[in-house]
Amino acid sequence: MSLKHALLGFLNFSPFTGYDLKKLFDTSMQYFWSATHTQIYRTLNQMHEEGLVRREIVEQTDHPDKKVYTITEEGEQVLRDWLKHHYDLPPIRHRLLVQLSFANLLEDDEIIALLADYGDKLRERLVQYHSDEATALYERARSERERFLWDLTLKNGIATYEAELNWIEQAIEDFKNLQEKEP
Amino acid sequence: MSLKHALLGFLNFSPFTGYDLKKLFDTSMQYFWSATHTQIYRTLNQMHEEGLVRREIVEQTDHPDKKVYTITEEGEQVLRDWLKHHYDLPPIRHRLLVQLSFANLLEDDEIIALLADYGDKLRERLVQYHSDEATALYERARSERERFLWDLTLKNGIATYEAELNWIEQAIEDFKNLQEKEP
DNA sequence: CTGCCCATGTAAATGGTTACATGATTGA
DNA sequence: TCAATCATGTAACCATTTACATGGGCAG
Repeated sequence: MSLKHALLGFLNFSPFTGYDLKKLFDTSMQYFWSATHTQIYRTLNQMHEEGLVRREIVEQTDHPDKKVYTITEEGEQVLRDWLKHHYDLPPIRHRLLVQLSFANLLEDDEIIALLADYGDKLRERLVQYHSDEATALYERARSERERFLWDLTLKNGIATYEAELNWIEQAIEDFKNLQEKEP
Repeated sequence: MSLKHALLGFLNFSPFTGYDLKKLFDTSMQYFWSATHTQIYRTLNQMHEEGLVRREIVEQTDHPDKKVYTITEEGEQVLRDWLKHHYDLPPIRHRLLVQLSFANLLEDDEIIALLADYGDKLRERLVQYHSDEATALYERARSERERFLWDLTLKNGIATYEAELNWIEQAIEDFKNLQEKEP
Protein backbone atom coordinates (compact mmCIF):
# COMPACT_ATOMS: atom_id res chain seq x y z
CA MET A 1 0.00 0.00 0.00
CA SER A 2 1.32 3.43 -0.90
CA LEU A 3 -1.18 5.42 1.14
CA LYS A 4 0.62 4.54 4.35
CA HIS A 5 3.91 5.64 2.89
CA ALA A 6 2.54 8.82 1.41
CA LEU A 7 1.20 9.71 4.87
CA LEU A 8 4.62 8.96 6.38
CA GLY A 9 6.14 11.16 3.70
CA PHE A 10 4.04 14.14 4.76
CA LEU A 11 4.54 13.46 8.46
CA ASN A 12 8.27 13.42 7.87
CA PHE A 13 7.97 17.14 7.09
CA SER A 14 6.07 18.03 10.21
CA PRO A 15 3.30 16.67 12.46
CA PHE A 16 -0.22 16.83 11.08
CA THR A 17 -3.79 15.83 11.87
CA GLY A 18 -5.83 13.53 9.63
CA TYR A 19 -7.71 16.57 8.48
CA ASP A 20 -4.50 18.36 7.48
CA LEU A 21 -3.34 15.28 5.61
CA LYS A 22 -6.58 15.07 3.67
CA LYS A 23 -6.02 18.63 2.49
CA LEU A 24 -2.44 17.91 1.56
CA PHE A 25 -3.63 14.99 -0.56
CA ASP A 26 -6.23 17.17 -2.24
CA THR A 27 -3.71 19.81 -3.17
CA SER A 28 -0.20 18.56 -3.71
CA MET A 29 -0.97 14.93 -4.43
CA GLN A 30 -4.34 15.06 -6.15
CA TYR A 31 -3.02 14.34 -9.63
CA PHE A 32 -1.26 11.06 -9.00
CA TRP A 33 -2.71 9.67 -5.77
CA SER A 34 -6.05 10.31 -4.15
CA ALA A 35 -7.51 9.35 -0.80
CA THR A 36 -10.76 9.94 1.03
CA HIS A 37 -10.84 11.11 4.62
CA THR A 38 -12.31 7.73 5.61
CA GLN A 39 -9.27 5.99 4.24
CA ILE A 40 -6.85 8.41 5.86
CA TYR A 41 -8.33 8.13 9.36
CA ARG A 42 -8.46 4.36 9.11
CA THR A 43 -4.87 4.13 7.93
CA LEU A 44 -3.60 6.50 10.60
CA ASN A 45 -5.12 4.24 13.26
CA GLN A 46 -3.37 1.23 11.74
CA MET A 47 -0.10 3.10 11.58
CA HIS A 48 -0.49 4.03 15.21
CA GLU A 49 -0.98 0.40 16.17
CA GLU A 50 2.10 -0.52 14.14
CA GLY A 51 4.13 2.10 15.95
CA LEU A 52 4.92 4.14 12.85
CA VAL A 53 3.41 7.31 14.33
CA ARG A 54 2.86 8.87 17.74
CA ARG A 55 -0.52 10.45 18.54
CA GLU A 56 -1.15 13.50 20.66
CA ILE A 57 -4.64 14.71 21.46
CA VAL A 58 -4.88 18.48 21.47
CA GLU A 59 -7.91 19.94 23.19
CA GLN A 60 -9.46 23.00 21.64
CA THR A 61 -12.14 25.26 22.99
CA ASP A 62 -13.53 26.70 19.79
CA HIS A 63 -13.20 23.56 17.62
CA PRO A 64 -13.41 19.80 18.17
CA ASP A 65 -10.35 18.19 19.75
CA LYS A 66 -7.76 17.09 17.27
CA LYS A 67 -5.26 14.27 17.05
CA VAL A 68 -1.85 15.34 15.94
CA TYR A 69 0.33 12.60 14.46
CA THR A 70 4.11 12.61 14.58
CA ILE A 71 6.34 10.16 12.76
CA THR A 72 8.42 7.79 14.92
CA GLU A 73 11.94 6.59 14.18
CA GLU A 74 10.48 3.28 13.08
CA GLY A 75 8.16 5.15 10.75
CA GLU A 76 11.07 7.05 9.27
CA GLN A 77 12.90 3.80 8.63
CA VAL A 78 9.85 2.27 6.95
CA LEU A 79 9.51 5.37 4.78
CA ARG A 80 13.17 5.32 3.74
CA ASP A 81 13.01 1.64 2.82
CA TRP A 82 9.83 2.12 0.83
CA LEU A 83 11.27 5.04 -1.12
CA LYS A 84 14.03 2.81 -2.45
CA HIS A 85 11.70 0.08 -3.62
CA HIS A 86 11.56 -0.55 -7.37
CA TYR A 87 7.97 -1.09 -8.44
CA ASP A 88 6.56 -2.53 -11.63
CA LEU A 89 4.81 -0.20 -14.03
CA PRO A 90 1.45 0.84 -12.63
CA PRO A 91 -1.41 -1.32 -13.91
CA ILE A 92 -3.55 0.44 -16.47
CA ARG A 93 -7.33 0.51 -16.19
CA HIS A 94 -8.45 2.51 -19.14
CA ARG A 95 -12.20 2.29 -19.70
CA LEU A 96 -12.11 4.19 -22.97
CA LEU A 97 -9.79 1.57 -24.46
CA VAL A 98 -12.17 -1.20 -23.39
CA GLN A 99 -14.97 0.73 -25.04
CA LEU A 100 -12.96 1.15 -28.24
CA SER A 101 -12.28 -2.59 -28.35
CA PHE A 102 -15.99 -3.18 -28.78
CA ALA A 103 -16.95 0.12 -30.41
CA ASN A 104 -17.51 -1.52 -33.77
CA LEU A 105 -21.07 -1.92 -32.46
CA LEU A 106 -21.53 1.86 -32.40
CA GLU A 107 -22.47 4.30 -35.13
CA ASP A 108 -19.77 6.53 -36.60
CA ASP A 109 -21.02 9.65 -34.85
CA GLU A 110 -21.16 7.85 -31.52
CA ILE A 111 -17.52 6.84 -31.86
CA ILE A 112 -16.53 10.38 -32.76
CA ALA A 113 -18.49 11.73 -29.79
CA LEU A 114 -16.68 9.31 -27.48
CA LEU A 115 -13.28 10.39 -28.76
CA ALA A 116 -14.06 14.10 -28.93
CA ASP A 117 -15.40 14.17 -25.40
CA TYR A 118 -12.30 12.45 -24.10
CA GLY A 119 -10.18 15.00 -25.95
CA ASP A 120 -12.07 17.84 -24.26
CA LYS A 121 -11.42 16.32 -20.87
CA LEU A 122 -7.73 15.97 -21.63
CA ARG A 123 -7.53 19.64 -22.60
CA GLU A 124 -9.25 20.66 -19.37
CA ARG A 125 -6.84 18.58 -17.36
CA LEU A 126 -3.87 20.11 -19.12
CA VAL A 127 -5.13 23.57 -18.25
CA GLN A 128 -5.15 22.53 -14.59
CA TYR A 129 -1.60 21.26 -14.84
CA HIS A 130 -0.44 24.56 -16.28
CA SER A 131 -2.39 26.68 -13.80
CA ASP A 132 -0.84 28.86 -11.10
CA GLU A 133 -2.36 26.61 -8.48
CA ALA A 134 -0.30 23.69 -9.71
CA THR A 135 2.99 25.54 -9.96
CA ALA A 136 2.40 27.39 -6.67
CA LEU A 137 2.82 24.09 -4.88
CA TYR A 138 6.52 23.83 -5.25
CA GLU A 139 7.23 27.26 -3.88
CA ARG A 140 7.36 25.52 -0.53
CA ALA A 141 10.29 23.39 -1.64
CA ARG A 142 13.25 23.67 0.72
CA SER A 143 15.98 23.28 -1.86
CA GLU A 144 16.55 23.33 -5.57
CA ARG A 145 16.89 19.56 -5.42
CA GLU A 146 13.44 19.16 -3.86
CA ARG A 147 11.91 21.63 -6.24
CA PHE A 148 13.39 19.67 -9.11
CA LEU A 149 11.77 16.46 -7.86
CA TRP A 150 8.37 18.06 -7.39
CA ASP A 151 8.60 19.54 -10.83
CA LEU A 152 9.22 16.07 -12.24
CA THR A 153 5.89 14.84 -10.93
CA LEU A 154 4.04 17.65 -12.69
CA LYS A 155 5.98 17.15 -15.89
CA ASN A 156 5.09 13.49 -15.94
CA GLY A 157 1.41 14.35 -15.98
CA ILE A 158 1.84 16.95 -18.68
CA ALA A 159 3.89 14.60 -20.86
CA THR A 160 1.44 11.73 -20.67
CA TYR A 161 -1.68 13.83 -21.13
CA GLU A 162 -0.16 15.65 -24.09
CA ALA A 163 0.71 12.31 -25.64
CA GLU A 164 -2.84 11.10 -25.18
CA LEU A 165 -4.19 14.30 -26.67
CA ASN A 166 -2.02 13.91 -29.77
CA TRP A 167 -3.16 10.32 -30.00
CA ILE A 168 -6.81 11.23 -29.83
CA GLU A 169 -6.57 14.10 -32.31
CA GLN A 170 -4.86 11.79 -34.77
CA ALA A 171 -7.48 9.13 -34.07
CA ILE A 172 -10.36 11.45 -34.92
CA GLU A 173 -8.69 12.60 -38.10
CA ASP A 174 -7.87 9.06 -39.20
CA PHE A 175 -11.37 7.90 -38.43
CA LYS A 176 -12.88 10.64 -40.56
CA ASN A 177 -10.61 9.66 -43.43
CA LEU A 178 -11.71 6.06 -43.05
CA GLN A 179 -15.34 7.19 -43.25
CA GLU A 180 -14.76 8.99 -46.55
CA LYS A 181 -12.99 5.99 -47.99
CA GLU A 182 -15.83 3.57 -47.16
CA PRO A 183 -19.17 5.36 -47.15
CA MET B 1 -17.89 -1.62 -13.27
CA SER B 2 -16.24 -2.22 -16.63
CA LEU B 3 -15.45 -5.89 -16.09
CA LYS B 4 -19.08 -6.82 -16.63
CA HIS B 5 -19.19 -4.87 -19.83
CA ALA B 6 -15.90 -6.19 -21.12
CA LEU B 7 -17.25 -9.70 -20.59
CA LEU B 8 -20.41 -8.77 -22.46
CA GLY B 9 -18.24 -7.39 -25.24
CA PHE B 10 -16.48 -10.70 -25.71
CA LEU B 11 -19.69 -12.70 -25.40
CA ASN B 12 -21.19 -10.53 -28.11
CA PHE B 13 -18.69 -12.14 -30.50
CA SER B 14 -19.50 -15.69 -29.56
CA PRO B 15 -20.33 -17.84 -26.52
CA PHE B 16 -17.46 -18.59 -24.14
CA THR B 17 -16.68 -20.25 -20.83
CA GLY B 18 -15.17 -18.38 -17.87
CA TYR B 19 -11.91 -20.08 -18.64
CA ASP B 20 -11.97 -18.86 -22.24
CA LEU B 21 -12.73 -15.36 -21.08
CA LYS B 22 -9.81 -15.37 -18.69
CA LYS B 23 -7.53 -16.23 -21.60
CA LEU B 24 -9.04 -13.51 -23.76
CA PHE B 25 -8.37 -11.02 -21.01
CA ASP B 26 -4.78 -12.19 -20.68
CA THR B 27 -4.12 -11.81 -24.38
CA SER B 28 -6.16 -9.14 -26.09
CA MET B 29 -7.01 -7.03 -23.08
CA GLN B 30 -4.00 -7.47 -20.83
CA TYR B 31 -2.55 -4.02 -21.48
CA PHE B 32 -5.47 -1.87 -20.48
CA TRP B 33 -7.70 -4.01 -18.29
CA SER B 34 -6.85 -7.04 -16.18
CA ALA B 35 -8.97 -9.54 -14.30
CA THR B 36 -8.31 -12.66 -12.26
CA HIS B 37 -10.25 -15.87 -12.81
CA THR B 38 -11.82 -15.42 -9.38
CA GLN B 39 -13.27 -12.12 -10.46
CA ILE B 40 -14.47 -13.43 -13.80
CA TYR B 41 -16.32 -16.43 -12.37
CA ARG B 42 -17.99 -14.32 -9.72
CA THR B 43 -19.03 -11.66 -12.19
CA LEU B 44 -20.44 -14.24 -14.62
CA ASN B 45 -22.63 -15.58 -11.81
CA GLN B 46 -23.92 -12.09 -11.10
CA MET B 47 -24.55 -11.46 -14.75
CA HIS B 48 -26.48 -14.70 -14.92
CA GLU B 49 -28.66 -13.63 -12.01
CA GLU B 50 -29.25 -10.29 -13.73
CA GLY B 51 -30.33 -12.02 -16.91
CA LEU B 52 -27.52 -10.58 -19.04
CA VAL B 53 -26.27 -14.03 -20.06
CA ARG B 54 -27.64 -17.52 -20.56
CA ARG B 55 -25.73 -20.49 -19.14
CA GLU B 56 -25.42 -23.93 -20.67
CA ILE B 57 -23.62 -26.76 -18.90
CA VAL B 58 -21.65 -28.92 -21.32
CA GLU B 59 -20.64 -32.32 -20.01
CA GLN B 60 -17.25 -33.60 -21.06
CA THR B 61 -15.74 -37.02 -20.56
CA ASP B 62 -12.04 -36.19 -20.68
CA HIS B 63 -12.24 -32.82 -18.92
CA PRO B 64 -14.34 -31.30 -16.17
CA ASP B 65 -17.78 -30.09 -17.22
CA LYS B 66 -17.87 -26.57 -18.50
CA LYS B 67 -20.36 -23.72 -18.40
CA VAL B 68 -20.81 -21.94 -21.67
CA TYR B 69 -22.21 -18.41 -21.46
CA THR B 70 -24.23 -16.73 -24.20
CA ILE B 71 -25.24 -13.07 -24.23
CA THR B 72 -28.99 -12.35 -23.99
CA GLU B 73 -30.84 -9.55 -25.73
CA GLU B 74 -30.94 -7.69 -22.46
CA GLY B 75 -27.18 -8.15 -22.19
CA GLU B 76 -26.70 -6.75 -25.66
CA GLN B 77 -28.75 -3.70 -24.78
CA VAL B 78 -26.74 -3.12 -21.60
CA LEU B 79 -23.52 -3.42 -23.61
CA ARG B 80 -24.68 -0.96 -26.25
CA ASP B 81 -25.72 1.60 -23.64
CA TRP B 82 -22.45 1.24 -21.78
CA LEU B 83 -20.39 1.72 -24.94
CA LYS B 84 -21.93 5.16 -25.43
CA HIS B 85 -21.21 6.35 -21.92
CA HIS B 86 -18.76 9.26 -21.56
CA TYR B 87 -16.42 8.62 -18.66
CA ASP B 88 -14.10 10.95 -16.81
CA LEU B 89 -10.38 10.55 -17.27
CA PRO B 90 -9.17 7.44 -15.49
CA PRO B 91 -7.80 8.16 -12.00
CA ILE B 92 -4.03 7.98 -11.82
CA ARG B 93 -2.27 5.97 -9.14
CA HIS B 94 1.37 6.37 -9.89
CA ARG B 95 3.58 5.06 -7.08
CA LEU B 96 6.79 6.34 -8.63
CA LEU B 97 5.47 9.89 -8.52
CA VAL B 98 4.59 9.50 -4.86
CA GLN B 99 8.11 8.26 -4.28
CA LEU B 100 9.59 11.21 -6.17
CA SER B 101 7.57 13.63 -4.04
CA PHE B 102 9.51 12.46 -1.01
CA ALA B 103 12.71 11.36 -2.72
CA ASN B 104 14.65 14.30 -1.34
CA LEU B 105 15.35 11.91 1.56
CA LEU B 106 17.30 9.61 -0.76
CA GLU B 107 20.90 9.75 -1.93
CA ASP B 108 21.63 10.87 -5.48
CA ASP B 109 22.48 7.37 -6.68
CA GLU B 110 19.30 5.96 -5.17
CA ILE B 111 17.21 8.49 -7.06
CA ILE B 112 19.01 7.68 -10.29
CA ALA B 113 18.51 3.95 -9.69
CA LEU B 114 14.79 4.52 -9.17
CA LEU B 115 14.48 6.47 -12.42
CA ALA B 116 16.75 4.21 -14.46
CA ASP B 117 14.92 1.08 -13.38
CA TYR B 118 11.60 2.60 -14.32
CA GLY B 119 13.04 3.52 -17.71
CA ASP B 120 14.16 -0.09 -18.25
CA LYS B 121 10.68 -1.31 -17.49
CA LEU B 122 9.16 1.17 -19.92
CA ARG B 123 11.50 -0.05 -22.66
CA GLU B 124 10.56 -3.67 -21.98
CA ARG B 125 6.91 -2.79 -22.15
CA LEU B 126 7.36 -0.97 -25.43
CA VAL B 127 9.06 -4.04 -26.90
CA GLN B 128 5.96 -6.04 -25.97
CA TYR B 129 3.72 -3.49 -27.62
CA HIS B 130 5.74 -3.72 -30.82
CA SER B 131 5.96 -7.51 -30.76
CA ASP B 132 4.29 -9.85 -33.24
CA GLU B 133 2.13 -11.19 -30.45
CA ALA B 134 0.58 -7.79 -29.98
CA THR B 135 -0.07 -7.05 -33.63
CA ALA B 136 -1.21 -10.62 -34.31
CA LEU B 137 -4.27 -9.88 -32.24
CA TYR B 138 -6.01 -7.73 -34.74
CA GLU B 139 -5.70 -10.22 -37.54
CA ARG B 140 -8.99 -11.55 -36.27
CA ALA B 141 -10.71 -8.26 -36.96
CA ARG B 142 -13.80 -8.64 -39.17
CA SER B 143 -13.53 -5.35 -40.97
CA GLU B 144 -11.14 -2.52 -41.60
CA ARG B 145 -13.22 -0.45 -39.21
CA GLU B 146 -12.78 -2.94 -36.39
CA ARG B 147 -9.11 -3.33 -37.12
CA PHE B 148 -8.75 0.43 -36.99
CA LEU B 149 -10.36 0.53 -33.55
CA TRP B 150 -8.18 -2.25 -32.17
CA ASP B 151 -5.13 -0.54 -33.56
CA LEU B 152 -6.12 2.60 -31.66
CA THR B 153 -5.95 0.79 -28.34
CA LEU B 154 -2.40 -0.38 -29.05
CA LYS B 155 -1.34 3.04 -30.26
CA ASN B 156 -2.61 4.63 -27.08
CA GLY B 157 -0.28 2.46 -25.02
CA ILE B 158 2.67 3.14 -27.28
CA ALA B 159 2.06 6.89 -27.23
CA THR B 160 1.80 7.15 -23.46
CA TYR B 161 4.74 4.86 -22.71
CA GLU B 162 6.94 6.65 -25.21
CA ALA B 163 6.01 9.95 -23.60
CA GLU B 164 6.92 8.58 -20.19
CA LEU B 165 10.20 7.25 -21.52
CA ASN B 166 11.12 10.64 -22.95
CA TRP B 167 10.16 12.19 -19.66
CA ILE B 168 12.36 9.83 -17.66
CA GLU B 169 15.36 10.13 -19.96
CA GLN B 170 15.16 13.90 -19.70
CA ALA B 171 14.74 13.60 -15.96
CA ILE B 172 17.91 11.54 -15.54
CA GLU B 173 19.88 13.95 -17.69
CA ASP B 174 18.59 17.00 -15.86
CA PHE B 175 19.27 15.42 -12.50
CA LYS B 176 22.88 14.71 -13.44
CA ASN B 177 23.32 18.31 -14.54
CA LEU B 178 21.91 19.46 -11.22
CA GLN B 179 24.45 17.25 -9.42
CA GLU B 180 27.36 18.84 -11.25
CA LYS B 181 26.08 22.29 -10.48
CA GLU B 182 25.81 21.65 -6.74
CA PRO B 183 28.38 19.09 -5.60
C1' DC C 1 6.63 -38.90 -12.60
C1' DT C 2 6.60 -34.14 -12.99
C1' DG C 3 4.47 -30.36 -14.48
C1' DC C 4 1.27 -28.06 -17.39
C1' DC C 5 -3.44 -27.65 -19.36
C1' DC C 6 -8.31 -27.90 -18.64
C1' DA C 7 -12.10 -25.93 -15.63
C1' DT C 8 -14.12 -24.46 -11.70
C1' DG C 9 -14.62 -22.66 -7.42
C1' DT C 10 -14.28 -20.78 -1.98
C1' DA C 11 -12.24 -17.90 1.73
C1' DA C 12 -9.94 -14.24 3.46
C1' DA C 13 -7.69 -10.08 3.28
C1' DT C 14 -6.86 -5.58 1.47
C1' DG C 15 -8.15 -1.29 -0.74
C1' DG C 16 -11.36 2.07 -1.95
C1' DT C 17 -15.97 4.55 -2.26
C1' DT C 18 -20.43 6.27 -0.50
C1' DA C 19 -23.55 7.32 2.86
C1' DC C 20 -24.60 8.56 7.47
C1' DA C 21 -23.47 11.20 11.68
C1' DT C 22 -22.14 15.06 14.96
C1' DG C 23 -21.49 19.85 16.33
C1' DA C 24 -19.30 24.34 17.01
C1' DT C 25 -17.47 28.69 14.51
C1' DT C 26 -17.16 32.07 10.98
C1' DG C 27 -18.14 34.83 7.00
C1' DA C 28 -21.48 36.35 3.23
C1' DT D 1 -29.78 32.14 7.96
C1' DC D 2 -27.18 29.59 4.92
C1' DA D 3 -23.09 27.53 3.62
C1' DA D 4 -18.45 26.58 4.51
C1' DT D 5 -14.61 25.29 7.57
C1' DC D 6 -12.81 22.62 11.35
C1' DA D 7 -12.41 17.72 12.94
C1' DT D 8 -13.57 13.23 13.60
C1' DG D 9 -15.56 9.00 12.95
C1' DT D 10 -18.77 4.39 11.73
C1' DA D 11 -21.15 1.15 8.58
C1' DA D 12 -21.90 -0.85 4.48
C1' DC D 13 -20.63 -1.91 0.23
C1' DC D 14 -17.88 -2.83 -3.96
C1' DA D 15 -13.52 -4.25 -6.25
C1' DT D 16 -9.33 -6.67 -6.33
C1' DT D 17 -5.70 -9.82 -4.97
C1' DT D 18 -3.83 -13.99 -2.94
C1' DA D 19 -4.08 -18.33 -1.19
C1' DC D 20 -6.22 -22.70 -0.90
C1' DA D 21 -8.61 -26.52 -3.21
C1' DT D 22 -9.92 -30.32 -6.56
C1' DG D 23 -9.02 -33.67 -10.17
C1' DG D 24 -8.41 -35.82 -14.69
C1' DG D 25 -5.56 -35.82 -19.19
C1' DC D 26 -1.38 -35.41 -21.73
C1' DA D 27 3.44 -34.58 -23.07
C1' DG D 28 8.34 -34.70 -22.09
